[in-house]
This record gives sequence, C-alpha cells and structure tokens, in this order.
Amino acid sequence: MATSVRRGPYACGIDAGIDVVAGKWKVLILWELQQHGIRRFGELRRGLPGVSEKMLIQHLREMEEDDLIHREVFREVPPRVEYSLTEHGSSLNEALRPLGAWGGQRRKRLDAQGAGGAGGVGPR
Amino acid sequence: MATSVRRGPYACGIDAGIDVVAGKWKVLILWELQQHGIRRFGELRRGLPGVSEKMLIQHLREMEEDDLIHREVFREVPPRVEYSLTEHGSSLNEALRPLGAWGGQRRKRLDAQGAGGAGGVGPR
DNA sequence: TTCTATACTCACCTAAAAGTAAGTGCCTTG
DNA sequence: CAAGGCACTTACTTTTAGGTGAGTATAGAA
Repeated sequence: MATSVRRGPYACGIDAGIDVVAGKWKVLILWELQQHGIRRFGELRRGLPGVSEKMLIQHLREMEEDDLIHREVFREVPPRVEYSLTEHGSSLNEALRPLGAWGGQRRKRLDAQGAGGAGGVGPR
Repeated sequence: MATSVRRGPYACGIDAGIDVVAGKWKVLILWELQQHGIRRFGELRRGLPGVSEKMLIQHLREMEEDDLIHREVFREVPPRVEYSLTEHGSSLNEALRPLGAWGGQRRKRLDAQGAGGAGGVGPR
C-alpha cells in the first residue's frame, strides 16, 4: 500500500493534474522550490508562514511519491535534507503558469471591486 | 457575508486560480459546460455520474458567485434552469488546458507503470 | 388518483484534511 | 551541564468537505 498510484481513477487529465496539487501548501512548495532551486526543510518552513511541520512534511512526502520533488539526505549532524524539483515538478510548474496568470487577473478584479465597489471588505 | 470576495487572501495567482476550482466536481462542471455550451440542471447531474444534487447545486452557486457560470431561470412548469459558461469561466477553462495536458501525461505514465511494472496494482 | 419529473432546500452524518502540541536523537553553543 | 537547533514522528483534536435522504410546488402522464 505504500508505493504506487494513490488517488483517483481520474475522469480526465485536469482531474489528475488538480489532484496532484490538491493540498493547502503544495503549489506554494512548488513555487518556493522553483524560485530557489534547492531548499532545506527549515528554509521551506520559514518560507511558508503558517505551515505546520506535520503538514509540510506530509505534503513533501506525497510530492516525492508523485515524483514532483527530489529529496536528498546528508548524513551529517545536525541533519541536513535538501529538496528540489524533479523534471516533472518543473513541468507541472510550467503547466500551472496560465492558471496562475488567470488567478492574478482575478485577484486584480477582486481588488478593484473591493476598493472602488460597494464598500465593506476593504483591501488586504 | 453572502456576497463578495469569499476565500483567500491569496499568496499568489496560482493560489487564487486553484481556489476557484477546488471542489470535487468543479472542473468537471466547467468541462461539461464547455462541451455542451448550455446545460440544464438535470442534464449536468446525469452528465456527472456520482454527483449528489446537494454538491452539484452548491458548486454551481459558488461558481456563479465567482462569475464563472451564468444561470438563467425560465419561469415555466416544470421548472427550467440553464447553465452556461461566462467569459471568465471560458478563459479559466483555457487556462486549465496545460494542466489538463500535464495530467494526461501523468496518467499515461501511471498506466504504463501499472501495466508493465512490478505487478501488484493492476489496471483500473 | 397516483406517479413522475423538474430544480431545488434542509437537516443530519461521515470521512478526510488540517491544526496543535509534545517527543526523539544528536551535536553545538553558552 | 542546560538549552537550542535540526528534521522529523506521533497522538490527538478541530475544521471542512462531501454524502444521504427526505421534503417542496406544480403539472402532465398512466
């Protein structure tokens, strides 16, 4: 049960794509690794304000299993573990770009609405 | 609390994009509407095997609020309600395409692995 | 008259995701 | 010698998403 497929049978590709990034912090992890190339566990934790160690490691393990990220352990003391994107992780990031752009547009729309619109929410 | 923003503050665009399609059936609804242009509630329900009426309508309402879909009510008996994509819904669908393609590749990889690999899971 | 279909709404329940907090082994720093 | 940082692990609780099944008004079909 440890190895292999996990999740779906999928109805279609989008399904499979979304499934792999479902998880509160996964796209942020992807982004963080894309930006920095290589990050240690503690760096990731500090780079994702609000994430708990449990969730971070859980997501990292799932992403490793999905072959999105690479995990390299250095047998030193204090321990050092470095995470980086695999080829698939990198291409996933590329594939997410249009969605990110769309989301950016949406954010702008919402901001404009919130700022000039029927007051109430205020900008954040 | 009824109207306006819902969800986030978002860390970035991808966040906002994913948030809007988070929900078990949302991309499938998007897809169904893209394929057919216009669909009635019951047609959608039948087109999405396994969806419950509650979830379907809940997702439809959220997507309407997010301005992804348009809802048109015909005051007839029996009631008729037609759903279609808005411009934003349509562009979202476009933005999801690369992710869908990526997911398709992944599916193929998993299938190949499952079929030829170190036996155990078998094809689904 | 009863049954079916339409597009829902409502109350309740389960299961999965996420959060909290404590503990682990080991070495460096003060 | 105590404290702290590293990368985790474990047990437990809370929150949220999703599922189930019933009820609603109306009209046409059987």
